[in-house]
Amino acid sequence: MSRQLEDLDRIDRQILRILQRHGRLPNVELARRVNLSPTPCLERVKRLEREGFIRDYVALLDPLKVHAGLVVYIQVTLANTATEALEAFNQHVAGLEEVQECHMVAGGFDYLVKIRIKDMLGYRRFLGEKLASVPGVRETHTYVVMEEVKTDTAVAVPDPEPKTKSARR
Amino acid sequence: MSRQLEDLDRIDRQILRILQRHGRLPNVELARRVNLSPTPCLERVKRLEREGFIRDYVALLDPLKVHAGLVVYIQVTLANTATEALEAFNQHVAGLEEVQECHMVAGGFDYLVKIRIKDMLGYRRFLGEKLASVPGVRETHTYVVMEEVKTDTAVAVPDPEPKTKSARR
DNA sequence: TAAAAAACCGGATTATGTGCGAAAGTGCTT
DNA sequence: AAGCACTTTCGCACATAATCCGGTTTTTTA
Repeated sequence: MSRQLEDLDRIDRQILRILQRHGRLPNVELARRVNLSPTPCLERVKRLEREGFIRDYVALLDPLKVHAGLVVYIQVTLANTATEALEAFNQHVAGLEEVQECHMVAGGFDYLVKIRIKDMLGYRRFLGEKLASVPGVRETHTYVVMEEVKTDTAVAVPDPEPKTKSARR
Repeated sequence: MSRQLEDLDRIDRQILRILQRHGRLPNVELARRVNLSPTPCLERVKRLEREGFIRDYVALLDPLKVHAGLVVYIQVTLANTATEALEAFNQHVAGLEEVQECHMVAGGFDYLVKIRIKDMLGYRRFLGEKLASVPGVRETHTYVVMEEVKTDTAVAVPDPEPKTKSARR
């Protein structure tokens, strides 16, 4: 029904790679870059969207210009790790607008939370007013980011298998 | 010359908030949502781009469908933290396609690196073939993500100050 | 309060997205 | 290797959206 990554040919993957970088590229220009006419190119894009390879399109803002230049990672350990406790934590954290990412991790602590705020004052406020009120938090460890070396929303799209003369199906 | 966040009125901020979620929303529709006609709305968008509030537009892919479903965080400690060593590390890491984020942090270690790969095998290969060859790495700590609770590219855009009758300039 | 500047709107023009039938290419069967 | 079915592509026609322009309204400033 829905294709796997293996089913995508070279052009489909090219399209994904390009749109990951230039989400608003006009279809005519995209078509030119992948050596297709606009019609089949658009058809491919629509299909990739329909099949879920492309989730959505977003504008990326400059964090500094919207007062979110400071990145802080917080390791969080919960008081108990029963399913309901985890679920409750998930719910709460997902609702905090400062939180950009939240992952449940295996290892020495339970969660790794990434937040963006304006400055240290903003962080203190977040920690005191928002995170403290989240139920079940036993311990937190703060890591302040001094420099963002790399930030990339794009993921690597591997090249198609050379030609196994196919076998799937 | 270029505006600050404080100079943006309610409509500009609305536009930013909307485009962060729907980067490909047609201008006519965007205009309708912010109660403007298409012309001034487009003018505002263009201006926000020109002034750098909007950095670019991208398509977000489904990591699972492109064989990048596994997220791993790696804490990295360097052998020495001289400026050139840091710079060398930055350069190398930025070139690795599996690396989605890399931050220099203050605290117990030096870097926090986020990577996306297909599975554990992919991670082992990355660690052995890619990261190992990066110069100056003394120690690494791996944290495997079991569940992505929240992932958000949007940042919070604060509401404008009620009305200080202005004073800037 | 008046002048100047900025923002807005409507309509015209241009460019882009989209639908359709025909043509070309591909792979499989016999 | 020829033929058939299927997929993909193309080019043209149409619909929709982006862009430009002139004039009007609103806001800012002196």
